[in-house]
Order: sequence, then C-alpha cells, then structure tokens
Amino acid sequence: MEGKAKTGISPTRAEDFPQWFQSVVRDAEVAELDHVRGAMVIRPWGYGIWELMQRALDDGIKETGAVNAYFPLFIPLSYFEEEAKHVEGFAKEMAVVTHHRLEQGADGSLHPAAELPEPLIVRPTSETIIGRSFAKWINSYRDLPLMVNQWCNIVRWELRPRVLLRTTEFLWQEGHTAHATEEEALEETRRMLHVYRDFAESVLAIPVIAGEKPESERFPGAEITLSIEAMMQDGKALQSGTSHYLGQNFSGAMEMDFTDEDGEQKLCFTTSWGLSTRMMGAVVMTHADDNGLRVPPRVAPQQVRIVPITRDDPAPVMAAAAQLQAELGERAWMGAAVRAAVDSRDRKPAEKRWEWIRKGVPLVIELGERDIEQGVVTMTRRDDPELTRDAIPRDGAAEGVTGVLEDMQTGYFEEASTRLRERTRDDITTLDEFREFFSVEETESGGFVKAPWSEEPETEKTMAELGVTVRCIPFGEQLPPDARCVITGGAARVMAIFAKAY
RNA sequence: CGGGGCGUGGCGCAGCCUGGUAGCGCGCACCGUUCGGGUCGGUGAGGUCCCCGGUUCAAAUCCGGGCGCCCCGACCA
Repeated sequence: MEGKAKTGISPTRAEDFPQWFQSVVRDAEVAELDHVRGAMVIRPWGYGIWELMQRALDDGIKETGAVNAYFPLFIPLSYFEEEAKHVEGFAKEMAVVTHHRLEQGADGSLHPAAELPEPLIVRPTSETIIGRSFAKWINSYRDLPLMVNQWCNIVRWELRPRVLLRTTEFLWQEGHTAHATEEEALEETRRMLHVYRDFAESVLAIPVIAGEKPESERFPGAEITLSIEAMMQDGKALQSGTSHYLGQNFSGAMEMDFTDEDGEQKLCFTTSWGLSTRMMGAVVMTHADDNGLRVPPRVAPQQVRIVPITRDDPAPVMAAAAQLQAELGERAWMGAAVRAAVDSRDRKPAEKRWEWIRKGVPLVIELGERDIEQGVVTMTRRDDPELTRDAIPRDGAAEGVTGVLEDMQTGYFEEASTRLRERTRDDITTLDEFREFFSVEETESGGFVKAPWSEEPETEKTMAELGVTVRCIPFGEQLPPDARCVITGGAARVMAIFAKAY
C-alpha cells in the first residue's frame, strides 16, 4: 500500500555476502543442494541458463577445430595410477566403485554383494581415460593434432560443499588435445584460454584477468596452468576456467606416441581445458543484487516476460499479450529470436512480476486494459536499481527491445568492469600495506592486489596467514627492472595478482 | 580426521530444564476482500515429535545405545 522499498533477498549483500549468495541461488530457483551431501539439483531456470552457456561455449570450442565425443564415467583404477602427480592431487577426493550387485539381507536391507576384480573410480577429470583412447588413435604425425571435447558430469568428493561453487558432482566440458610439437600445444593452451575469456566477457558479461597460475596452484600433472580469474562483488576471486599445458607427462604415462615425418617415434604434447557449472556461481556473484538474480540477456532463458493484468474480461488483454509476444518472437538479437513469453499462470500480477525480477529476467512487461487504452506497455528493466515502471509506446515496443537487451548486456559488463578496475590495487608496495588491505572484515570491500612478487616459497606463509593466494601472473604486464617483492621486499621476478579466493 | 551444534507437519522453528500425550510463522487448499509495488480477513488439510531399548500410571520431554544431518578447520573446477 505504502509502496515501501524492500529487498527481495534477505540478508542483503552488505549484511552477509555468503548467506545472500545462497538465498539468491535458492530464491531465484537456480539450484539447491539436496538428497546427497554436496550434490546439487539444478532447477529448470538454472539449467536453462546452463544450456545457453553450453551452446555459446560449444560454438567457441568448435570454431577452434575441436569436436565433441564421450568417454566412460568409470575409470579403471589402474589407468588412474599412471601419472604420479595426478594421483597425488586427486586421490583424496575420489569416489570409488567397488561392488556391482545388491542382495537383500534377512532384515530386508540391501547390501553390496559382488566385489569388482578391479575398483573403478568415478571420473574427477578424464585425462587418463581419454589419453588411453588417444594412444590407440594416434599412430602418425598425420593423426595430429587431435582435439576432442566432452560435456559431462564430474565427481570430486568435496568435504566442504557450496552450491554451484564446489559441489560433489558438477557439470562441465573438458577438452583434450594432442600435438606433435611443444609450440603447437602451448599455442593451443593459450588459444583456449582466450576462448574462455571471450565467453566470460561477451556472453556472461564477466570481465576477467587472464594469466598463468603459480606452481602451487597448478593442475596436478600440468607443466603450465592458465586461468581466467573473475572478481566477485565481495572482492574475492573466482577461478572461472582453466587451460593446461601438460607437456609429455600424460603422453608418457599413457604411451601416446607417433611416428613423425622423419620416421622417429615421438611422444605427443598434450593439453586439457575445462569450464564448469561453477561459472553459474560467478554469474550470480557478479550480477545479482538485493532483489535477486540479474541474468545477462545473452544467457537469459526468458529475456522478456509479459505479465497480463486482467480484470472482468481477460480476453482482449490476453489477445494483446499474445500479439506482443509474437512480435517479440519475430525480432532477432545475437543471432537468435528474442525469448519472450506471456505468464498466464493463475497468480496475482504483483506476485508474477516480483518472481521474474527475483529470477533476473531482463525485461518484465506489464500489459493491461489501461495500457491498451493509452497505446503503451509498461516496462521494468532489471538493470534499474529502482525497478521503475516506464510506459513506452506500444508501437515500436518490440523493435525497441533488442536495443534494450544490447544495452543491458553491455551495461552489466561495464558495471562489473568498473568494479574490477577500481578494486584492483596497484599502489600497494609494502608488506604493512599488503597486510592491512587483506585484514579488512569479510563484508568490507576487499579486492585484488597487483604487485611485484619474488616467487619465494617463504611468501606462502604470509599469504596463508592472510588467507590470500596468488591468483595468477597476468599476461602482458611489465615488471619494472628494479621492482621489489611486495612481501619480502627483495628482488621481484613477476607481477602477480593476489586475492582471497573461492 | 579433529572442535561445536541439531534432528518436532512441505520449509523455518518453539515446546524439553520443571514428564500429563503437540503448537507458531511461512507455504498449501477453499470462501470473501483486494488485484497496475509483492493485500487483508476467515475456514481447512497436513505430524511414526530420527530409530531402538529403559524408567514411569504416563515420555517430544528423563536415562542408555544407535543412525542421520549441519557448522568451523586441512583439500579443492
């Protein structure tokens, strides 16, 4: 009645960021942890976002020449044992299948009955099993490069699950490539990171910092790990996609060799790269606000939701709504028809309107008798913090929508870019300043520190105390010749991005 | 694997200390009222009070055992 502004999400970001995140994910009906510890149900709205992400990223992957395939969920334990560092990195979070049959006990309860001759692990990543296939398929330099991607689920038995960010089972794509030369494999590693960066920035409107991981953060078994790092609204980093140069570590273990032009037997150089449903967590923590999710238009399952306001005779309003939907469906944006639908459910209009705002639909259009009489539609843009209702002329409304979607997509990116820029400090030069910056309360605005780093092992201790890690050594940074390490004060070797991370 | 906490209608919780046989909010259904900023009122449906055993005339409540879950730490796309 009094039209008081209230937030859709409680607590707010400022009050309790982690709780806010969980509330958004739940209230926007994106996903929920349920049934099995750490396991995630991705609800239709969330899965719709994921499908659009998949479609866009899949196109980007295929443009590089990779093709899709599928490999088994179960990996023989013996395959996994081959690469020592890989084992070391993943052993603790492995799910293992040891039996294959259930028998009913006297009390009616079921028990595993037949033990497998060799345990199977549930894939935590597929280098080993795909490598074995590659070894069979590759004989000659003419078979290279071999570039395969698979979309699948992954299991890592996480001890501290967090919806979307760290779940026991998650969905991803993993690409695996084999090359004749080191140079080619390195180039592929970099190329894929750029595919991820373009995807994050242009499709998800999430600006990222691309760079190389320090040794301590490398993928188990990799020579080089590259990543894109995004900054969440609380200033923490979220690793959002990784591309690994594996050298000959896996080709050696899996016997991926080939006969080269010169007749010599040589080992392949391989890469792998992946991006997961964790990226949906990045979308939430980058774009959502205190009224709920805000989905970038390119991945919004519904870009326009039409809420009819009906009274005595709903027919004319419903007809007008259907007409508007049809007009919107004829417009194209980013190579696809505008996704618009009338919400004709038996609910109160206000309830529907707030539901779509909470879910982050870019545009909610209300349409009632009054609008029809006045020749307008009432539009709410999700990127407007006030959620103002604007009456816009009915004529040209559909044409105008594509421009608004474009505007919102770039607006979300700009907003996040500004945050990344303003909260990446490059003026911190001493350990005292460094400590102070990272000692602020969790709810205070943290951020990244870009500073020279010596790469000395002793710096790890200081970082651990502060809960900070080197997120990456960003590409294209010049290190001044006399640069001093921000932690040791000694000679610096690289420019690094320091941050707290998810 | 260490340290805390909790298991009561779909969800969130109170009741337990001081035993007497179950209640609140949300949600859900129906009626009316509202309906264009997220109404209001009424009615109603829905529960093995985690499981097993014990004490007692009587146990959600006390005692013993078991199971499950959550939070904090080490690991992590």
